[in-house]
Amino acid sequence: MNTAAGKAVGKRTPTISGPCSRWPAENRGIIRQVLDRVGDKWSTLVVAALGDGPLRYTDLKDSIPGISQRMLTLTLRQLHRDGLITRTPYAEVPPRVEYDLTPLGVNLHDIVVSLIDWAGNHHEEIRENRARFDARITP
Amino acid sequence: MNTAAGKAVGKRTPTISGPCSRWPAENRGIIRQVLDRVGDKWSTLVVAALGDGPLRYTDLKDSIPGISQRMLTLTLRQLHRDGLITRTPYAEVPPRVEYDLTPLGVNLHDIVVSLIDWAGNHHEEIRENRARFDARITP
DNA sequence: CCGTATCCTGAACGATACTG
DNA sequence: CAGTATCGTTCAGGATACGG
Repeated sequence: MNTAAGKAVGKRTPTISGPCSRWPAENRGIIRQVLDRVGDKWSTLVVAALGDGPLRYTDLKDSIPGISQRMLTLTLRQLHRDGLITRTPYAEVPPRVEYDLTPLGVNLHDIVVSLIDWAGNHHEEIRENRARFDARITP
Repeated sequence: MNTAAGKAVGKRTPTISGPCSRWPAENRGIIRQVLDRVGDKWSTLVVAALGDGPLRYTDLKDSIPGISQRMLTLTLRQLHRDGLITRTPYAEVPPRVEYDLTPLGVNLHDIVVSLIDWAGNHHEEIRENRARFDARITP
């Protein structure tokens, strides 16, 4: 793409929104913080896992292979703090705590899903690209 | 963790498996890798910055406040490797190198934009949630 | 102008052990 | 079951200096 003088560039979101320039400078700090949280690996996976409905701690842990107790707890607390998930403990024995997406969290979930779908749809292509790139670098 | 397999160019592979149930287990590993790249803070910002058209190294650096030369270079190489951006050097003096989104990158850009818009639209709400949460914890 | 090559630090993360 | 507390390690990433 981008032949010669950069004239024939493909269509580029003629839609409403440009990138960063769309938000005033004073907001960029917090927007970055939000992006950091959102872009966080475990947060993404937790939000994705909660897409099908509420889950309790252990189920969450099981449905996200590789996550440590520590990181799950931490991630859940952050998401809770940001108001993206709810945490409802039941006074039973044995204890039960359920986590669920808030409306705000559902909002984010949609985007996360599109991200995951994108990754799923293109991982093969990306894998090939990487292989090709590495082949050129290390022949 | 010992270097079990592969030569890990970027982040190390967490453990096994991955996110949602909608993709077969064997793909989850690479999907996580893709998500890691995509969810990466700097990658996001670079992709966002390239939304308006091709940019050269320095312009890129200027339009992403806070990024170090090192991270910009690294991020650009990863994105290039994944086939999300092109890198075209011009044999001039002084040197000029332009980076641009590939069609695949444009694809991702749309999602990134929705993420940024989401962050922009909800950062105020999130800020309030955080304040409320912290107030309850530390009264 | 466009990077690469080193060095160094903090904090992110996993592992482990312990409670209500 | 659903966490908390602590410790040790790794490594992402900034700072700096140099090279084509």
